[in-house]
Amino acid sequence: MWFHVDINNFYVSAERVFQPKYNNRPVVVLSNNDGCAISRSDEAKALKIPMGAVYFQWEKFFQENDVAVFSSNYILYGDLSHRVMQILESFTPELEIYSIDEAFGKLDGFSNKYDKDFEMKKYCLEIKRRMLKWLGLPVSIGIGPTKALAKMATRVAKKFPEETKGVHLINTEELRIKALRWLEVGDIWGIGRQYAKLLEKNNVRTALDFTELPDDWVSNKMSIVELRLQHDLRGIRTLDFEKIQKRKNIGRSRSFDKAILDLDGISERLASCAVKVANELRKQETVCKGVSIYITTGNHAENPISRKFSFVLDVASNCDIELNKYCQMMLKIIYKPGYIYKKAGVNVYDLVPENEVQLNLFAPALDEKRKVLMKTMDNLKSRYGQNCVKLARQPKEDFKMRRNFLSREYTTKLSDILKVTCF
DNA sequence: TCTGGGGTCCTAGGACCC
DNA sequence: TCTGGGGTCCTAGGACCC
Repeated sequence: MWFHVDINNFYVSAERVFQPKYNNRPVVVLSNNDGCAISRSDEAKALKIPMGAVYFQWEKFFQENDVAVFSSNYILYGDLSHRVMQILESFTPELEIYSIDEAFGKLDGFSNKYDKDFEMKKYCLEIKRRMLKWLGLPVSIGIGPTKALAKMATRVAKKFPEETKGVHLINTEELRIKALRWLEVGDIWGIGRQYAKLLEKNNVRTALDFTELPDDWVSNKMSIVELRLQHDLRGIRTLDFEKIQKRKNIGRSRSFDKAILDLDGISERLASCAVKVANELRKQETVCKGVSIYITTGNHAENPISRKFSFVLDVASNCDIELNKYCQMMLKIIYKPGYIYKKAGVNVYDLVPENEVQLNLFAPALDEKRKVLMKTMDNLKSRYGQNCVKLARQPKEDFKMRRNFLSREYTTKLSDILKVTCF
């Protein structure tokens, strides 16, 4: 059996941990640049605030309805997520961290001849209790014979917190059918908007209808991915444990704090992206063969344009200086004056392990000095902060995101730790 | 003024090989 | 009537996830 854990309204719940006065009040957390709502409390959902509500359009509504607003504080969320996963790892030897707020775990072998009375629901209620007690975070847990069914069980647990106490177990055919019949097709994990439309057109309305479609219809009209999912929902173990692997693409992009017209402004920001990406590459001990950049005005501009360019390196690299050099080169090629740019980004692909680099007969060998330089810069940064050494091309100041409602780094920064006064 | 950011996987088609 | 058959690699586009 699998269990699936999902932190309820994670970002909002993370903010509430250190400011319980926001319990029982509508709360939203905004995206980068305070753009739109990406996490909502139950009270905010009850007010019909949609996912992605654009802040400047909803600002008045928020004030009128006393909705508390936070900028996203990823350092805080990342740290709390890490703690959640650590606790989960003490409950199962096989944990798959699926996202910042979700994980799958296996319960294979927990019930055996030595422990015939092992009760999965009780076990998961204990997980839930511990998350609340140790971290102050509410979670929902689903248990089922396959991953897709466990994930569906979590939805049931979330939707019916009173009946399920936040933990739902699907361990009989009857319960499986009952949940499938309840779940609308668009809410199935792995069925997005496009496929939901297609399915509804074909009179497939519930998850149960979906599981009853013939295999070849699903694989022809959809793809092997949805077929696997379908089998998993039928109760046939198809999706398996996915080991954490190194990332295959790494990207970094940011919307600008203000619209930018000139090459110089974009160039600085692009350099920051390149450095960040190179840093991530070194962190996972890979180098990249391909680099691509893009710049865009965004879709909301009067004359929207997006331009991109890719470049394949002679010898794969993860060096700030080199990657930035190519990014700047490409930028000069694609930059078109006269537009108001809002966003730029760097992506790298074709990643290979650092120690398996294919050399090139016609290109100079890897510069060992560069490697030492990167190592030195990394060491300096980890000791004295990310801004202590930079490429000259990077902006003097980190370009600021609009983050007007940012909470403190309660768990990761000494100066932000809560002080408690006892009388 | 203002609309996020980071990923994965699959498929079809075109180019190439023998 | 009838146009081989077996591959690989790459790319763009489209779907999905949180």
